[in-house]
Amino acid sequence: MPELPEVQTIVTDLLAADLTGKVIIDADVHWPATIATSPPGTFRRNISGRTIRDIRRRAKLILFELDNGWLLAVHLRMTGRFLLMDGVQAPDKHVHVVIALADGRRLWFHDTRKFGRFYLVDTPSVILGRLGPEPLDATFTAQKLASALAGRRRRIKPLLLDQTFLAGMGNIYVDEALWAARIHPLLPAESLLFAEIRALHGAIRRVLVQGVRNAGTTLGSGQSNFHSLGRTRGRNADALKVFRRTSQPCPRCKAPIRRIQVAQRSTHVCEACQRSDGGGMTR
DNA sequence: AAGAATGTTACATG
DNA sequence: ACATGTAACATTCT
Repeated sequence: MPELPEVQTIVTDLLAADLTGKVIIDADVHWPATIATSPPGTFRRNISGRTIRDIRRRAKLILFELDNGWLLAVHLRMTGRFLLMDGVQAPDKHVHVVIALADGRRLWFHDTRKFGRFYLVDTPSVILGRLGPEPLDATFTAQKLASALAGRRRRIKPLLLDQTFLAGMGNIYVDEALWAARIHPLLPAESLLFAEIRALHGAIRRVLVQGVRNAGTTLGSGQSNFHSLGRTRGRNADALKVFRRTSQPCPRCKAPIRRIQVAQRSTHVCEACQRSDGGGMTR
């Protein structure tokens, strides 16, 4: 479930927990499929003894840069979480990887649905090579978005969700950005006017920055919903304008928010102010 | 208590 | 090559 703001929040918290410079002395894998790149025994051998040089985010991946040039990239998928444990508590049934540090702490990877994946590679491009641009990079301009959109006949929402087109957006922030830019999710990407692309570019950046500022979006109260390190909840849910607000009034025009299906994903839209016909403009 | 869930990918089909 | 749809992964949440 985590998208760019949630992953960024976790990275920030991992850095604040002072994990850089720490030595990994062991890794215990309880669900082999979590390790995507090798059998668990190979993973354990390859990561034991390594020092964590830095922790970064790219797209929705948490990147642990290791001292020998290898990279551990972790994708949380829907329900992955990290917990940093001090003592010797026994991991619960949803903890699939335990990383033991030389300072006595343990980093637990907790993942109820077991979709999360660890990629341990000596060639980072294998994992990072196909990703699209980072939406918060200074180099991602409205002009760049416009050229990328040109000639694309797909509908705008699935294109924004495509990580090879743009990195880090997910269902929440795409719905929020399209609402903010008054663009209907079903519009063909190539049909957007430049004024709309400029609005979309600004909206994408604003919703993501706000999500980061609010330390991510935690919906509901289930333990599988997003949490940063440990039990830390995000504060962004109250800032959402349309996501999971079906039937509630649009904050702009008071028409009820509708839930529709777009590319098999539930999609929240104000049919009154997110026009699918261009509002009479040539398109 | 059935359907949905913040994600990705492989495969089939057009 | 591009685009769309379905299924799969596995379990919990509403």
